[in-house]
Amino acid sequence: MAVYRRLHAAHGPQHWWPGDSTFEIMVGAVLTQNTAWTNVEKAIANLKAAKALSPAAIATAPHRRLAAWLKPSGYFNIKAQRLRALCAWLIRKGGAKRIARLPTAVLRAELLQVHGIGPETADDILLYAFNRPVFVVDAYTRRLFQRLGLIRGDEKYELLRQWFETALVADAPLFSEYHALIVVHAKDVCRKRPICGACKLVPLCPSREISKDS
DNA sequence: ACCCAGGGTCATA
DNA sequence: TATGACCATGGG
Repeated sequence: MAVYRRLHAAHGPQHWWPGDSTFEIMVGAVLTQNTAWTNVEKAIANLKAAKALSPAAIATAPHRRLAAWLKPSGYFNIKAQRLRALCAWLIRKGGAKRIARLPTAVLRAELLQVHGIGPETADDILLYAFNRPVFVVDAYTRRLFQRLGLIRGDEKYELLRQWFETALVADAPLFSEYHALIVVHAKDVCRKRPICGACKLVPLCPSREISKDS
């Protein structure tokens, strides 16, 4: 798609979501819900420092301690609960290695059953932890394509996801790159310039008038 | 002193 | 089905 080429040409390839493990990526996906990634990094660092970045450690840690580790990432009580649910599921299923053999549709359905994992978090995990060709639709994606006049913006998640997946070849590296580029574009351009000089795409600041550039 | 961040759940109508 | 409240820290 033309939008992808412009983003890629302007912002370059992204080595995104560099987790040391599949599990770390899954944890990051939950912790970053409505939260800046810099805060998530601090929480993950706390888990590592406590040697608690494992399903067993998180599943068995007292709530107070787990919440304390997660504190920098915000919503720490909620997220402690969500990580426990995620870990309980992982353990119940026999670990990430076994889960990785499931077909994408089955794995997605399973993830959505886990308390605290919604469509976007599930797709983050499918794409970045399990390398499945799933297109992640986040707030930035909606905003960008809405401002480009290509969608209304209030479509349901599943509709947009299939819209993107139909328009593109099912390729996990491509989807990883695309989603990363959209996020990088948002961070790069917002609050700096009224328009991205490199890719000529509209900025993604939450409250900015739609510029009629495209 | 605001506004915002790589959402999701739950209670209401 | 569709809104709204709520969760909570840290950076700009």
